[in-house]
Amino acid sequence: MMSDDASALSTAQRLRQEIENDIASGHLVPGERLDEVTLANRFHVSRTPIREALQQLAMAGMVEIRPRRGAVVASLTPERLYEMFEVMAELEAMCCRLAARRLGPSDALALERAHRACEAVRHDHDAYYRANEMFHQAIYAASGNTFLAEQARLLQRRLQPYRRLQLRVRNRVQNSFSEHERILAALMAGEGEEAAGIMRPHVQVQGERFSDLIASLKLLGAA
Amino acid sequence: MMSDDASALSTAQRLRQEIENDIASGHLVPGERLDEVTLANRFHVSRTPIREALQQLAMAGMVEIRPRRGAVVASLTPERLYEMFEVMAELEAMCCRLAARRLGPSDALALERAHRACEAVRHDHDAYYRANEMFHQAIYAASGNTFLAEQARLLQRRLQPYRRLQLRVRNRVQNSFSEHERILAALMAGEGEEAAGIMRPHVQVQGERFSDLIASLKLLGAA
DNA sequence: CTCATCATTCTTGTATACAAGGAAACGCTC
DNA sequence: GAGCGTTTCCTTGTATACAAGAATGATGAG
Repeated sequence: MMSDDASALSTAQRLRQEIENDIASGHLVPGERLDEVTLANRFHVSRTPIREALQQLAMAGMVEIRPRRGAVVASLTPERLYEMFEVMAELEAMCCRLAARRLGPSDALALERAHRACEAVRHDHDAYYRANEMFHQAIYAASGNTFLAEQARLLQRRLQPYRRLQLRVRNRVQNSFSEHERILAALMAGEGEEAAGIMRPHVQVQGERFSDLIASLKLLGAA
Repeated sequence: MMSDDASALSTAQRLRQEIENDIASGHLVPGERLDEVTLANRFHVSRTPIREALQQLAMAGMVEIRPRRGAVVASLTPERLYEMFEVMAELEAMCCRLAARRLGPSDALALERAHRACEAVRHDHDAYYRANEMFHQAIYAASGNTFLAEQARLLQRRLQPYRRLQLRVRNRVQNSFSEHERILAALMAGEGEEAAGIMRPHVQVQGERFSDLIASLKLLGAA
């Protein structure tokens, strides 16, 4: 019944990860109801650990628990989404600044490898999305601040369903890739402010990109 | 719109807040064991909602749950503490930048009031600590980014037990207050970068202040 | 035909019972 | 007397039973 790798994870934590994956991947859409009994049956456990997992997800901001009325996948208003991207942009810019100062040989290697992986799949949206995620994570790690890296990773995950939609826009992948290139060059040169300055608008959703995002949001809401 | 209204709180959430307060206030010290039965008795509930509250606290990073071995108040290593202060400094700097751009009349009023409240109690460490907290929160709110404000508030709370110790250092309150003054002036003048530049070292724990913090940490650990 | 009110049903919230993994204490051997 | 294995007890993890608040559907009045 237990998977083998349950090394240091409680059941509730495993369940949280599973449900979290379903939310991040878009299998569970914002606003969708999370019935305790249904989930319990699906994972072959009782409601107790399911409830514990839901409480965790509520703290992570991925679900909303309305007392006595059940849990739903959290849905973000356009305003809040904008705010979250604004913070994400700043966190990633901070990663750049720190990474430029603290970059070690292994970090540099990992960055280059991640970048080349992006290049290899730049004609496949979905594959690029995953490679892109890895590239950004390589920068988080290179910051040398594990707490910052964790926070960035958390927010990245929370924005995943929305960020994914963004890359669908025409030419976005191409632009994304060339921005990566400039960021990478700046990091290698130790130009932290330069890298941060490119990263900020790379992440932040502004102007027409914001309109595009809202448009896809409405599509999502209609489903 | 989504303010933490007490009317819509589940029991588990209320319990989380109570325990959280005990941790933030130092009533529960890092490393201390959190026995489910003891807590259940204390709050006159069963273990079920207590466990849910503990899961929430684990996600918030305030307690650590070791499977089958119970929950303890999370204790931070000096390295991690340094990292968290580094991120906190950047979040608050970001608040400054945004606040300077977006400052409304009511925000300005709240800021000045909070600053005067600090002045009034600057000879009482504990009172100053609370007033100081309010001043910083006024800046978070003035950023106009509610998500950022929430994140900053969260991290502030998490660092509270350690931040509190810091003000004990000789002259720190006096320095803190004059830094506030300069930050306030910069914000009022719309000089976001200026305000951010003062805020960063105001928050970050570096050099001898870091050593001081580690020293108090050891004292805490000895207790 | 529409709306309001009440009964029914379904879901959540909480307590409790039981199972099972650690911790600790005891005794045993060397 | 010290170290190790065993046994006991204590704590956590999970399921289930029951209570109580929403949602839903039915029934009747306007």
